[in-house]
Amino acid sequence: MKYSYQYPHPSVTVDCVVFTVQNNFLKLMLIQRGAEPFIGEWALPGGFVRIDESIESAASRELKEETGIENIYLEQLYTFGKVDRDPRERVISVAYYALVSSEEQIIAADTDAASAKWFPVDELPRLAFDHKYIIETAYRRLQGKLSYQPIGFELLPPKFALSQLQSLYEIILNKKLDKRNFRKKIQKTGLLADTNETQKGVSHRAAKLYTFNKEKYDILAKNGYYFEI
Amino acid sequence: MKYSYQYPHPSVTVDCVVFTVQNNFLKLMLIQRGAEPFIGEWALPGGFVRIDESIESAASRELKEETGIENIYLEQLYTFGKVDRDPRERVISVAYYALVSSEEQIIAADTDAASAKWFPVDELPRLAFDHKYIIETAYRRLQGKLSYQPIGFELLPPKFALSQLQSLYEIILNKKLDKRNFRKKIQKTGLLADTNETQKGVSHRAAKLYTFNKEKYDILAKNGYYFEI
DNA sequence: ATTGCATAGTGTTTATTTTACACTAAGTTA
DNA sequence: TAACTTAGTGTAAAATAAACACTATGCAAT
Repeated sequence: MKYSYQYPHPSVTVDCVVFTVQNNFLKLMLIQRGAEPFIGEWALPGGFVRIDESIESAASRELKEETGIENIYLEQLYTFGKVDRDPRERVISVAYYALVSSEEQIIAADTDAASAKWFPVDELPRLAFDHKYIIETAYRRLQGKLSYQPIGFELLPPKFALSQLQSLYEIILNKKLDKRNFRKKIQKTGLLADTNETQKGVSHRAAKLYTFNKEKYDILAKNGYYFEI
Repeated sequence: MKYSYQYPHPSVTVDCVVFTVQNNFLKLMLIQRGAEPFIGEWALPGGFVRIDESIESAASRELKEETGIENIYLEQLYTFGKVDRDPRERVISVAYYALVSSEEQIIAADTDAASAKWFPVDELPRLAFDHKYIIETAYRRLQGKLSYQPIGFELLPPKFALSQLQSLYEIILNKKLDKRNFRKKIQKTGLLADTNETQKGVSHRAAKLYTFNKEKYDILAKNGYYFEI
């Protein structure tokens, strides 16, 4: 007990809600707790913010330590601070959400497979702490954000077909979209760059592959541009 | 030094960015610091989160203590956690933003007038900590949110004229709007309820006064409705 | 009482955006 | 070569947004 203060201090943690799309399902990463409280139950990857690291660094670090995922789009979601959200002591948690592409998922396998797992968002197990509530908040935010910021690209491999992108939108927004209208709208943004490649190994007509023109988006975003689907 | 921990704990504070519209200016409330660090400099109202109160309660409490403002729309903005943002020790700050109507401003006068003051957003003094950055974040959020959520009503007295509402939008979004189109759009939402009153004490034709139908908005919002200007 | 002044209040036309909708093209497999 | 699967494409109708200017009302000054 080396650290003393005149007034009680809360602990500050981070929790990460990491989404991906796999086999036409929106999934998120959970880990099985190896310590009390809630030992054995599923929870969001996360942990304590160290005294000498920023909150965001803590989120990246914990995510990497617990799931092997790194170098991803990570955005602050909300800070949860109900007095009794942790049974041990006062804990304030800054939640982040993140998107990883189905390709990067494979990297995640280098962690202990027993303790980190992808769950479809509507087949979640019982969750520790208030993590169910945090996930609901993140899911709502993801749906909202998807419609006006091109974060959907983060969930796809660098080169993707338009049908993959559409399918991703349909999965997250949970509704069918019109193929022609979707394509028109996406093309009109000018954010897609044509690679001159096509899909490989598919048993039907191969689709053209595109990449997301992030440089162009950054320029547009700076001048108050809003992407809208 | 009665509170000891095995690991160092950060302090957690709240900071409030309180906006109002006064004389056709968007203003925000600052207080003059009476203690180190940054003594004498201007800063956002705020303070430490107590161990037995939620973050949001802390924000409300601090705001009331330091400015006299209470019972207002208060929304979490962002959590700022750079390691060196406070020269004394590690402090993580959860920022909130709030809107008060020009009527409620008068209540704020019951605080020490020397230490709490409204500043136009583009005539801010030098600010303590990273509060300039927090304010920029809040201002951007306010502009964004105003366009798709009817928070503008919070900045007006309960009964208001359409021209007041339009003026408020023009001030915050910093651009002129077309009177007829604005009125059409606002009316079409069905969120305005006609009081059968008119302005008093104006030296020209008196405008009809409206109230904001919050019940109706809440119902619409629940079903995924988005207000848009 | 009349005039001037300031703000309130009101519709229509045009341009733009969104929606609805169905067939042909290309590649793979049996 | 026929059958299957997904890729890729355009147009018309409807809805929404944008541009635009005058009359109405109430008060104040003379």
